[in-house]
Amino acid sequence: MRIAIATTSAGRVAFLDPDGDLRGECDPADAPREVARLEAEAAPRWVWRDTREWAPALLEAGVRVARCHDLRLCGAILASSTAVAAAGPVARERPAWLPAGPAEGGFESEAAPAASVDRGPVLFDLDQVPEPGTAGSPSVADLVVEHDRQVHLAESSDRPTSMRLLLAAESAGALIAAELHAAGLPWRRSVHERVLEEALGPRPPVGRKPARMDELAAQVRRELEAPTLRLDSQADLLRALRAAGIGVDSTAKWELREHEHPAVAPLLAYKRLARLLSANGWAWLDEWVVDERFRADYVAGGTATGRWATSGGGALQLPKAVRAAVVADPGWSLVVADASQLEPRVLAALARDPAMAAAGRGRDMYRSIVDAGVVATRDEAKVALLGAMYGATTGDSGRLVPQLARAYPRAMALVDRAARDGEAGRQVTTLLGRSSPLPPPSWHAAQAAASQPDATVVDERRARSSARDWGRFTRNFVVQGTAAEWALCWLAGVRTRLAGMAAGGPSAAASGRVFERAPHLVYFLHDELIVHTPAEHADAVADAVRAAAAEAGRLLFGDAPVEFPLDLAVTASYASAGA
DNA sequence: GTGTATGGCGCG
DNA sequence: AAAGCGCGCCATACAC
Repeated sequence: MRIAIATTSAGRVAFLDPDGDLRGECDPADAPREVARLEAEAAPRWVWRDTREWAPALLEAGVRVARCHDLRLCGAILASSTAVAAAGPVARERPAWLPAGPAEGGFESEAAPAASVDRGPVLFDLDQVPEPGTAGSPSVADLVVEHDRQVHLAESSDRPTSMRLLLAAESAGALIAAELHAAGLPWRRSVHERVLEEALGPRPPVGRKPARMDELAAQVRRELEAPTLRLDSQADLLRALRAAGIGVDSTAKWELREHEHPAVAPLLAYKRLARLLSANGWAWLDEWVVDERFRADYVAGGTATGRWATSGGGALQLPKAVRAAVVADPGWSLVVADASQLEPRVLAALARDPAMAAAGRGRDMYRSIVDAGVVATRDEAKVALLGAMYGATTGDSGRLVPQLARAYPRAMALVDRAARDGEAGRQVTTLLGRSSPLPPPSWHAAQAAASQPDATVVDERRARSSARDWGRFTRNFVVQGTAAEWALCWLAGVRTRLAGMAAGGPSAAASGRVFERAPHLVYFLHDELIVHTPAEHADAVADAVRAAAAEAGRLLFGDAPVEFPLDLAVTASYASAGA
């Protein structure tokens, strides 16, 4: 059962059920109440152009919906998926009113999907939420037609069950991204300020550097005998370092670390503090933390592989040092869980490599690889496995990969095949059916140039190098993308279980704060999530999180004998969540 | 002044 | 030790 929802040209909100009957029309201000009524009555899958058009207002009004189909995100997946290629280009053409997906490139586009030759006039900015009711907006009937088209594509694809799952998971992700923003990550301002003061000293007046940075800068200038040096200028700093006899080619910390000079330690300390100050200092706190909540702007489906991105606040790059500020409200707990060694386990399951799957059955896959006699140490196992997935050719990692290949030929064949496809300019596809973008026009131009009779050695080298680069991308794409699918299914499963759990009912909704009483998701980071819950429900939430992980494994891989164990902690603070 | 490229570094 | 994947953000440098 589906209900489509759109804004009419007259600025009203219209609802359409599957029989094509108008289920009603109302003022935008009444839409949340109407959605709540239909949700209770019919529990439909809501079909809308873009979750970002509807979810914020619904959540603001305390209304949550169980399911949706996001035409923008699903349309983007279907437009480029090789799994629906047989449907032909016409059926794959999206209507002009449907914005491109978040990871689809702009006009010059590395990501131009094969079938979308000309999408017509560009009505929407890529990052812009479409304005409801504007010229060119779809009618509610248009939405239904487009939904039928997308469903038809999914059903006629190579793997309808997988594609259905992917579209549902992607849409659930869009809802969850909106909910995470609405809920906010509990953030204790006082704790963050304490972290900053301990590291940097008291908050300086505007325009001044923190005391601790000034001290370190003075020390560096002394040691380098460069009394007027500005440490923030890479060029000046590099010159000063070289003048002092420190043979570095850049100011990067891994290069600096190799040198014994007395200026190095204070310089590295300075750089660490500078980073903390600029990325997560007082200014960040002022801008991003309001009422003890950090509200990030998540971008569901924001990367080519299907991982999320963020568009401000750096929610996916929170340094370990400031995570201490993520603290549950009084009487509440955080359930912090991450899927350990997710990508190697996904590779084992994806390749159906029996030997690697055996290693993936234990809690520590790297240890199992050592126990199987493939490499000598746990660290080698880790580096070798990452190297295989990333396409390492040199260094420790490149050296160890052949050993891994002998022990796990099927797994290695899978990623090698993906690399070869990419090098040849072909798309690769995840387990559920998300395909990699095609290489950009400049890439094809470089390949073409190298095959001309008058091609130079430089042409050939450049073509070869960009082919290899793209091959490493596609090699990793199948693993990272499938891992993202596992994580999305996990996340959606957690959400569904939480919705059915505790007292988030009418009283919370009526208060206008839908998350006031019930356990709810507050963070998601590729293979890790946090639920904020009344303490008395924490154990039940932990069970739900584990159950959802087991379910995600079954949904993707059926009975493939790989496990996806979680590191899980019930805690007051993110910082103390182990791992 | 505004816009873009790059180095550097945080996260997975 | 910093090779090999995916990101976002900041400061600096330089274009216009």
